[in-house]
Amino acid sequence: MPVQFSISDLERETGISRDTLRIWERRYGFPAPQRNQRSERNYSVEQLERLRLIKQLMDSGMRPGKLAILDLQQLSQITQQQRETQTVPRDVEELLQILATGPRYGLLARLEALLQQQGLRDFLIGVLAPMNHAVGEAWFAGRIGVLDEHHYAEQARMVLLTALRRLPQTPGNSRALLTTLPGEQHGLGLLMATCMLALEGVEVLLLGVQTPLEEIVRGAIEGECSIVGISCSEYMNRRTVATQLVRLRNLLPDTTVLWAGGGGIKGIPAMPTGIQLFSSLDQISTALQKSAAR
Amino acid sequence: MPVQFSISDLERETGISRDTLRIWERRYGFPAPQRNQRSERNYSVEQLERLRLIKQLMDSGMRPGKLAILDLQQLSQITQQQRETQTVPRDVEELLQILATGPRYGLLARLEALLQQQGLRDFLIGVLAPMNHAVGEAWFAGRIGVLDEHHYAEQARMVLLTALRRLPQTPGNSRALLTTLPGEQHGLGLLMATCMLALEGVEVLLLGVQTPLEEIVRGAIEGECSIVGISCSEYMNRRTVATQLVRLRNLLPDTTVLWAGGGGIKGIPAMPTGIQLFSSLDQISTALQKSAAR
DNA sequence: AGGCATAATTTGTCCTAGACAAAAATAATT
DNA sequence: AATTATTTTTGTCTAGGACAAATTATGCCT
Repeated sequence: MPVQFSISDLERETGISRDTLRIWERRYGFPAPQRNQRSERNYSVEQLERLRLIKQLMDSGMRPGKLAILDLQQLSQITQQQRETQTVPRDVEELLQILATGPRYGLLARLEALLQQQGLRDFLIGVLAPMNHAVGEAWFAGRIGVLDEHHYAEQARMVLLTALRRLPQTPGNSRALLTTLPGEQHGLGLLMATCMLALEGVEVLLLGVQTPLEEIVRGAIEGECSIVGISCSEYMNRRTVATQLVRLRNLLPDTTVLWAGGGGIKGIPAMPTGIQLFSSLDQISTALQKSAAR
Repeated sequence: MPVQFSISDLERETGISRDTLRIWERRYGFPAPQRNQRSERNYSVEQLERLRLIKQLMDSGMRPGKLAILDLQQLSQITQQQRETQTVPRDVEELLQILATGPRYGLLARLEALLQQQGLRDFLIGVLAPMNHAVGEAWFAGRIGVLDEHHYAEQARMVLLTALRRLPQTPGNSRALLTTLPGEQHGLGLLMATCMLALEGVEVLLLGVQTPLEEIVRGAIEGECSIVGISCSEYMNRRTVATQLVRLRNLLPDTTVLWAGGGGIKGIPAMPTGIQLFSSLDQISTALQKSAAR
């Protein structure tokens, strides 16, 4: 029984817009779905899988025109090659194992043990950051489900919030506002950044995900925050992120620093001055020390 | 300087698709945005506001054809009428005051004091539940912004998670899986329900927001959960909620109980047997005691 | 008057095919 | 080798038409 997907389904599942899917079909001849009586597109599981792979490879900088020609085998070969170049820490591998096979209730305990063992800073940089990436990839490859992804996020959130409340609440020397752009669903990176900043004694005004730009500006001004931090996950569209960051920069007062980090800023082209991109968490510490020295 | 929005912006901000926006313009003459040199639509802030109101009213069952004719005044008048005149507890009023006027960093302390004073159960029922409603309403009326709403949610989340971890971790007699439906953004109600269940000694598998139905089912089966709980905020479309709940019920094994609660289930018509709707948090306790007695 | 089948209307999603600017790659120049 | 100009690639927007699913109105029977 062949399962078929509508163009809406594909948009949701792959993150590629309808418009783009249609124009790829026109230009590259892929994906060329079957049509129903109403001449609507009906995509197959194979096409979905192939598009998932293409999207993943695009996020690491490749171009759709080249990828659309390749078949499933060639695509997964490239993916394989890419994956082999990066080493996954042993702890992360173990966590993934727990996530994929259970027992479900053991994840929290393992996370807490690792936190205890490594300390918050190393835990964030050495465990959670690579784990986030690995979880996203495992989901993409179909090795785990949305369910497992959510479960991981929730447990990690819990561990971090607990750790955060344990930190000494010193009246900070500076203040930061942290949130995500409209459209961004993932809030875990936000919490991780909050922890990094709190470790450096910065007072954090944590807003959840998806704050409208105007409200970010209001919050920064009213809360007298010298730093505005934006977390972008890998699932976000690069161009949207870039455009919105520039717009935010223009709306913010010149005295406010704008920082952006997370998997979603990889592959973003040059940013105008006044927007600082962080490709890893530990850059936060050094940036803070620099700005404190000034 | 008039701020202008593209059709993509509007899709993101209002949740109304491009296609729908364009066809409303064709059919009802609203919204009729200005065009730039490239004859692309440029929407004004007024149009955005009006569409936001329309979306809200649609979610409570009204039809776009009727609403699109009305101007901003008429729309807000209907909204006004819809709003029930109800008494707000004094604590909630005070919290709203803090939220609206600051100091921003005082909210957490006040929430914690109330929790300490009233105990978790009464805090949930007497403070957070009415506060959630009041915050939503205050935002709708323009008395507070998205910023304040997010700030409140984040602080409340922090208080609850801390409280949750303080509860004795008894090996529960039964297990529940808690999440929201796809499309639902608000996760605070979820955390509140988790607390209520944990108070009754139920082991909770907390997944964040927006879990696909199939994944909910898988989680319930794999995690051997006898209860599946769904939280629906007032911002959700009633019809969508009803349809999805029924679909979920059909996918779940008969032995699993399906519970739904939150502001979003008010006004939902009769549900088939096997779906239990909770209009307030304390119904959770009684329902649990009933099912335990069996 | 209430229940129910049928017709009319409303509504959202999908379609084709063309246009064009922004980004990226390539070529040409200093 | 670094800049600048040109070409190619790519995604988003436009228009108006079509149609099914959902909703409301209508007629008919009990």
